[in-house]
Amino acid sequence: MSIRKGRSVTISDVAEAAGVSRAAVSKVIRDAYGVSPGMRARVQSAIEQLGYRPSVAARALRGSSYRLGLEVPHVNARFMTQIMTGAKQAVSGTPYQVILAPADGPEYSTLESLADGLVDGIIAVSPLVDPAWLEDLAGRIPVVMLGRHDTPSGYDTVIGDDRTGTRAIMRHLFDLGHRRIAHLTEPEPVTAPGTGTPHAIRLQVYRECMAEAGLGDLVQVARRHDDSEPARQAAAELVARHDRPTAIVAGHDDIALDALAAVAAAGLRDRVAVVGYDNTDLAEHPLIDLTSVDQQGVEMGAEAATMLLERLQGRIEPRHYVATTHLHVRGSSVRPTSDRAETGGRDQLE
Amino acid sequence: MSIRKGRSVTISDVAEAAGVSRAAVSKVIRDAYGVSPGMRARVQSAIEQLGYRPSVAARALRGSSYRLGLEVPHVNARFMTQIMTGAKQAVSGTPYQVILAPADGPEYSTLESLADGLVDGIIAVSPLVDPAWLEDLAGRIPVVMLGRHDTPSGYDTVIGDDRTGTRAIMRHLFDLGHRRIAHLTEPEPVTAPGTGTPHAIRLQVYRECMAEAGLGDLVQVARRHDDSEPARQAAAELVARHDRPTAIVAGHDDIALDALAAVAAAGLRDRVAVVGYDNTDLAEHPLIDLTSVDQQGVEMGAEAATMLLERLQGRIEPRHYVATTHLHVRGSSVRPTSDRAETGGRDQLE
DNA sequence: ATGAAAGCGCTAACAA
DNA sequence: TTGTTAGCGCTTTCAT
Repeated sequence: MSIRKGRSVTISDVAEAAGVSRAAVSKVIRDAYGVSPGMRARVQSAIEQLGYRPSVAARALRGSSYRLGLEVPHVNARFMTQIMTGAKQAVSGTPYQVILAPADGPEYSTLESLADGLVDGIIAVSPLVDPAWLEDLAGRIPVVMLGRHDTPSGYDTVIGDDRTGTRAIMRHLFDLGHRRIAHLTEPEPVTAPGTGTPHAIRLQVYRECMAEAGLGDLVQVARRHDDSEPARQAAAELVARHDRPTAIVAGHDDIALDALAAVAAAGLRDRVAVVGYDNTDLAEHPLIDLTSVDQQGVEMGAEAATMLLERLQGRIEPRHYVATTHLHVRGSSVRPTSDRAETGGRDQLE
Repeated sequence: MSIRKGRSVTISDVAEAAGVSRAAVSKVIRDAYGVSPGMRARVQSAIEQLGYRPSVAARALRGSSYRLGLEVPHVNARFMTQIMTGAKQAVSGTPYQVILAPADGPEYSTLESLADGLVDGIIAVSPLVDPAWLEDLAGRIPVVMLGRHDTPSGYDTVIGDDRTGTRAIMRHLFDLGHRRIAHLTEPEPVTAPGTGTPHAIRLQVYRECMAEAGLGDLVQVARRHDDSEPARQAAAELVARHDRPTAIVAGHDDIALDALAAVAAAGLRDRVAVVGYDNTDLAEHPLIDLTSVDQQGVEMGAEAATMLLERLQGRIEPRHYVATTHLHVRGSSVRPTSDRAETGGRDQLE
């Protein structure tokens, strides 16, 4: 009769029902040291009987909320699915849960709102936030950043090997005979040199590879016009040019999808190659059939969550993890064909 | 000098800095009644100076966390993107934030973990949880359920007009001349009659339409073998049958994508029509070009969030919102062709 | 209009 | 091993 209508059952109710102290109940629910089997049993059964669930708010106020926050830049970024899957996988079996906070706007405020005591630790994909600000944030709450090529001291990082991945793409396209290769990527800010974002690296490596192949004058960089706008328009403009590229290297699969759309709409599906990055689940769809670099998104997510748990257990020194990449060649890697059929279409007959 | 290293600034720090009471600061940050302009100004500037951010945990313990939880069954369900977008839209301008909790397993525990004081209200897509259990949950925390065709008294619902949407699909296919129409949907539990899930309704209406058209004996229902497994395998089996359907009505776009994959892999792209549901962003991709029913996912998400806010402001009586549907006809709606080219392929030449 | 004080549910010292 | 006690940071009566 201690449960008043409308009020949820608290630790005191359990303690009373089990005839023990609240501290004892607290220890049981946290699996803490110093409880006799007998007491544990009595408390457990009282918990079951009353349907007790500890208040996250109260726990958070005093210690941990047992929640990890995953901040992602957009609700619909397909890559984040892999990250989330990995993170959930990594925390399964621990008392921790993962919650997702899509930014779709200023990342600072999303991150802060997570840090406001909602979660015990943060995994974030925020390429543009200031490193110093992050160090500060990391001083208040454990942080693991995804996709940052810096080596900060206050927080951990998990990245893919963008250099190797991009080189694999370029070599693949060169091998196919492509020379006029364009790069379709994110708006300026995300790709500015020195920012250390994956997209900045990919752009830089693209340039390097073109230069090394003596194709520096064929470099073409196109961008999504606006952040959170599809890249379709930019891709359409790219393929409409008189010096149309024979291959488009997209910054990631979502952009590649838009490139494929533009290429298909222009009826150039077998004349313009498209390569993506992330190897999201759609890449292998037979109608998409997109060549893409797998950078082990699930593993990255799992690693990030694991690192966070380590920090929550006391690790102080930073860790920086680099995931390996693997190029998946698919149908979108068409060979170049000469525009003016002067070679008699030999390439196509092969 | 009141800010000790490593400790975040609290309401007391602000109060002290502004030379007022903590209660006063509390009122200011909540925009509550009873603060003079002068005091408000002083407090505001103290907040700015110290970079004060209220602790969500402490607020939640005492009142509200100003967080709304959105529970979705899977991380990668494309439809949830629309819901989330709408929900974020609806709370923008309010002090509330939306956080996402993907279930990918037992929904009960995900919902409870949200209800454990993390959020002030819950929006959930959980077709299978017990209505009585939900009523109980709703007694402790405001709840809006998406995609439940019941009319509960304790919580609100937001649904699409599955009946009309499915009828539109069937009529469309009949008009194209299809008779052998199959339905590819979720595993048994989600589509069992009487559950009132959208998929149960869609299945039922599919059967009704077939029967009304005198095609009851051509009814073919196929399912994803396992929950959280792609429907590709089931779709492949469907198109490999000797009595292969000329059209496949998919339970939603994700399933339709798998159906398209199987159809494409079998080289039947222009012989088997595929129709989806939800009109997710991929449907309009030229390489997918999927006919699909738009059920206003963004609007549903916005409506759900708005209802939740209403409840937080005191509404008690339940509301039930039904979104309208609109069929988008695209290239995947091919006409039927007779298998044994006895009609001389007239349909194709047309 | 403002402040004092109690307490939300829990955990972490410390005592017993 | 178990219980007592003092807060965590905030909101909310209730005085003033």
